[in-house]
Amino acid sequence: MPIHNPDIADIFDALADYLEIEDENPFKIRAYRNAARLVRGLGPELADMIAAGESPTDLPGIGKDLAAKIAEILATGTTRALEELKQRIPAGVIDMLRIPGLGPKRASILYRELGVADPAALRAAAEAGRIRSIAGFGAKTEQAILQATAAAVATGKRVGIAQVGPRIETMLNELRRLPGVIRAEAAGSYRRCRETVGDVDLLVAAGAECPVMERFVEFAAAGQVLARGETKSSILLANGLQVDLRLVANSDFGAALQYFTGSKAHNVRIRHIGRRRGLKINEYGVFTLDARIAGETEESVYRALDLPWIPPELREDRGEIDAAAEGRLPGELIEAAHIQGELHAHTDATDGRDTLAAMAAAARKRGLRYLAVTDHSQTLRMVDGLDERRLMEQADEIDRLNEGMKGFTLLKGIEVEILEDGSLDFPDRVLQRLDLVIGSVHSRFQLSREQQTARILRAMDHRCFSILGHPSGRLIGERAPYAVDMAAVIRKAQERGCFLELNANPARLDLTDVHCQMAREAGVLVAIDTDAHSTAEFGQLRYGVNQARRGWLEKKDVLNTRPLATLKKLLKGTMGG
DNA sequence: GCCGTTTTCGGCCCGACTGTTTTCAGTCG
Repeated sequence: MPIHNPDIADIFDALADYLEIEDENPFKIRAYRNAARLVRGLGPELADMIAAGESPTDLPGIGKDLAAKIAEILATGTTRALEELKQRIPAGVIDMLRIPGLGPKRASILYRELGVADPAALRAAAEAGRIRSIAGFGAKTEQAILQATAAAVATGKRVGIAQVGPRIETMLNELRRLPGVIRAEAAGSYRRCRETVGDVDLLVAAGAECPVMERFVEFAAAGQVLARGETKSSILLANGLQVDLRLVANSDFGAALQYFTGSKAHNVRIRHIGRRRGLKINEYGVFTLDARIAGETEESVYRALDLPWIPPELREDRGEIDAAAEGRLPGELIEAAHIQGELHAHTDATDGRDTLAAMAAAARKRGLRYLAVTDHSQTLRMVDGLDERRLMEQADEIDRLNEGMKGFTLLKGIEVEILEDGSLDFPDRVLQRLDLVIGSVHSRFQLSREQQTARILRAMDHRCFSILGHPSGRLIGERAPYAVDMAAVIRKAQERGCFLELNANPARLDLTDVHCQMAREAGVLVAIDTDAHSTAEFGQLRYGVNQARRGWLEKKDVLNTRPLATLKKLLKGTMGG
């Protein structure tokens, strides 16, 4: 069973969890957490890197000990250190750490004093009134544990960014309307445009008499107020989403925005750079021993470290700080306005909701210059996939519609099934009559990594193959990506001159940010596609653009920023001619 | 456990809020 980076990352995180319970040196624990995060965000597989003779100790934060543990995990699937910890501490105690308000210290005390070894036992102990008997615990803590264990099922889960977006924007707009409010912005992972958010951080600058906190806690009417202070309050909305609000001075807004936007890892490095220069950086500004030298704007905070402003989407400590220092930040991150056309859309001929003409009109109305119609192919029976005859009828209709339109062009395409053996669902003879071919996997997700990779690589080797659709097949929070060697897929795209899709559907966002970065480094263009199944879904483009920005993609890295003539040339290169 | 323009030891980001305290520990972000 080959070991992949996420497996190694999980083991390092588990080690950190257990060491917290053991009250180990917090910096040692942080070293494991950092390593977990680093390995999880690593593009290439550690196993491949080591096989190629590279040493993990070249990675920042991996020293001799962690390198040895990586080798041990690759060889045995685990590490003795973790197995020994598991002998000493029941796994249920680790689960208790996930309960809000319970950290390692208290979980450990509860385990030692009451023998409580999992969340269910903890709840029973709270119900029996046994928690308050322990020194340092009181009735309120017991009550909090009861509430937390009751809510634990419903909360604590990250939700898709598209599900929280509208609610947050409404909240911000209401706060902005309050008399005395100067600014109100969302920070945190929401501002960094992550795929999912765990909670939302809002920042507000307001005059002294402004009733911000009073208004804010009213949003919790159907939920719960978790904390209510002078400068910070936390609420739980009825749907389980936690929202924190921080009231900051307008003169500190930039420092606060930088601080609370994170990521944590990015900020730790930023503050580290500051310390080396004798500067203290916190949410109130950048300070020398005796003066504040920055903080009004985010730009001023970065400038104090001789860095250019770094876009929030890049702040994940994945090389952006070094890139900023060396003037290598992406020059023109992709924006929605750069997108010239849509290359993946469905009509009511298969599982789309709207007609070809309606889809064309809607795309045109959004200012797009071209739209590729890519319905499903025959083997996908469930959605009435097109056979050759219906595909050619659709092509004829496209020709008719194109005649009547100026400044907008429909392209003939197909989202063709990649069959289990890697062949495509139509013969070359049929595919060659189209402008582009998107190949996608919609079946046999459970193939082994070797089989799945071979299947996809074989499909990409096909004479007519333009774009690999939703390359990992994942549905965020619902379906794991199928096992596939994405580094090999990217190499193949580079070799064949074909393209990878970044599916903008917020439930997919497939490619991931890390794989976008790898594609960019390999010089493989990415197509940001909405995969629209109705006219309204063209609006999901922004989620794809956000994801692409997280993957460092610039205008030049994205296929469908090209004007039609250039695009046609690029597509032709993938169609056997 | 990692790291080094303070380099093989001694640091490692830092502040707010809560609860149970009577000056602070634990948790969170």
